[in-house]
Amino acid sequence: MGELEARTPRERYRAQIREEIKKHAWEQIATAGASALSLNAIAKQIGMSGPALYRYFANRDELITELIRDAYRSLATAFRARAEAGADLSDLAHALRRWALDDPQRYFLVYGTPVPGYQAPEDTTRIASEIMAVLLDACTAQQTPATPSPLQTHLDEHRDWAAPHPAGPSALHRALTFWTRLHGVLSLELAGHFTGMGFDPARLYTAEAEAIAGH
Amino acid sequence: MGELEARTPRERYRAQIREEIKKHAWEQIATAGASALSLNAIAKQIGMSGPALYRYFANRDELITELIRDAYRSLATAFRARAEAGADLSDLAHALRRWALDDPQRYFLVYGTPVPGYQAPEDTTRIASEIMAVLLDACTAQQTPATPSPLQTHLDEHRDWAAPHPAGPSALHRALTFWTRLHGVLSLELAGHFTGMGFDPARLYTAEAEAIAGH
DNA sequence: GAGCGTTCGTGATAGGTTCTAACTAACGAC
DNA sequence: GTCGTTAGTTAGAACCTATCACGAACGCTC
Repeated sequence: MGELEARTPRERYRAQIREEIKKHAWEQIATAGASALSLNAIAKQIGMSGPALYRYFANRDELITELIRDAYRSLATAFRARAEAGADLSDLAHALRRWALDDPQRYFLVYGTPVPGYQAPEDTTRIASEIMAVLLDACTAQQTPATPSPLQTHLDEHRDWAAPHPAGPSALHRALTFWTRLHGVLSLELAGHFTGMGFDPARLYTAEAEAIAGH
Repeated sequence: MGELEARTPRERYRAQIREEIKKHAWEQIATAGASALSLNAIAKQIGMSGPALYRYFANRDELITELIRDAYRSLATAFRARAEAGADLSDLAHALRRWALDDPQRYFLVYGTPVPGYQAPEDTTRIASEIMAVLLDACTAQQTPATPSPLQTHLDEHRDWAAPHPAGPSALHRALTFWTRLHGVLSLELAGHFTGMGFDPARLYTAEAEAIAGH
């Protein structure tokens, strides 16, 4: 991650400190969640005092935005890698699950409860559509049924989000279903809503993944 | 909501102030989210100064817990009312959506990103299983297939969460699917992940609801 | 109605946060 | 070697949660 090709020594040093700040920020987030992230505490861990950190990030929001960007990039990279290795929809589903379980708070940073005032930068929406492109590729690999459903024609008529991708109506629908259904199981599992219920969330997830890939 | 049957005038007054505090808390949450909730600001809105509020709620967590409890109760009440009016699965799905759109932050308070340290009180899990009971009732109303899938037998073997309910394996599966799939669409919509994509989230939601009810 | 214990609201205070301002010290280009 | 840019410091404003000690009001009992 990050901008490693820095010309001047000053820029190289700056980029290095920024990475160290983000490293400690991730550790804090992983243990206490994004809302408990303290710039003050990070600065002390690094070894510098409070306000010095504001030389590197204008404010708390900018740091969190950068972390969200990194999280998005990390998912996009994982997805692209699996796709290039010839993954089908089921493989992508399990790659998503592994990525989420690897750091639940990172998942929530991207797909969790949004801060009401927060507006995602254009940057992240671009990465999101890149992820969607990989997904649409995998969906077009499946066979398509003859006549599209009313919902599928609706999606085909409002396909701004799929932009230049040549996916058909049923592929659009499948991609969306992939996203929503897997997010449904995953987010409830990570939020702990299945704890104490007894069954194995992985089996439920796999069943949903195979239902999407098969149908 | 709340304990209105208070004996002494003191208790009645106390309950009244608690309700007023919660009212202002909901307004703050609706506009700025739960993380921005400020006990200080609420106290000033009520007309009393800072620490006085701690006579009514031990701390921030207790207030939020109380709000979560109320949110759960509100959903359970809405669900039970629809069920007693003879609602089927599709009706319950739309009741859920209306409840969520009515106050998105209330939905996130229950089903959104959890605070890592937070442990839900036994109380709320009881209400959750009450909601699940209504759902299982609606699921058993459908017809059941002959041979259960491997997942369905797994769910039937780990049916602690369904406790005393006589739902069969396929009903257990259907209830879980109802929950996860609708939450998937709903939470992504409320979090704003569909904004700018062009299509109508309501149609996607309805399609999922009917797929669950029909199958 | 008078006394008295409980409860309520207050201001003061401790310790935490984000973030700004002013100043100093170090770095690096010329 | 000079000098502008940048990094880090301390001080401080404006918030926040939460505790404590005090005075005042309430309402139950006698």
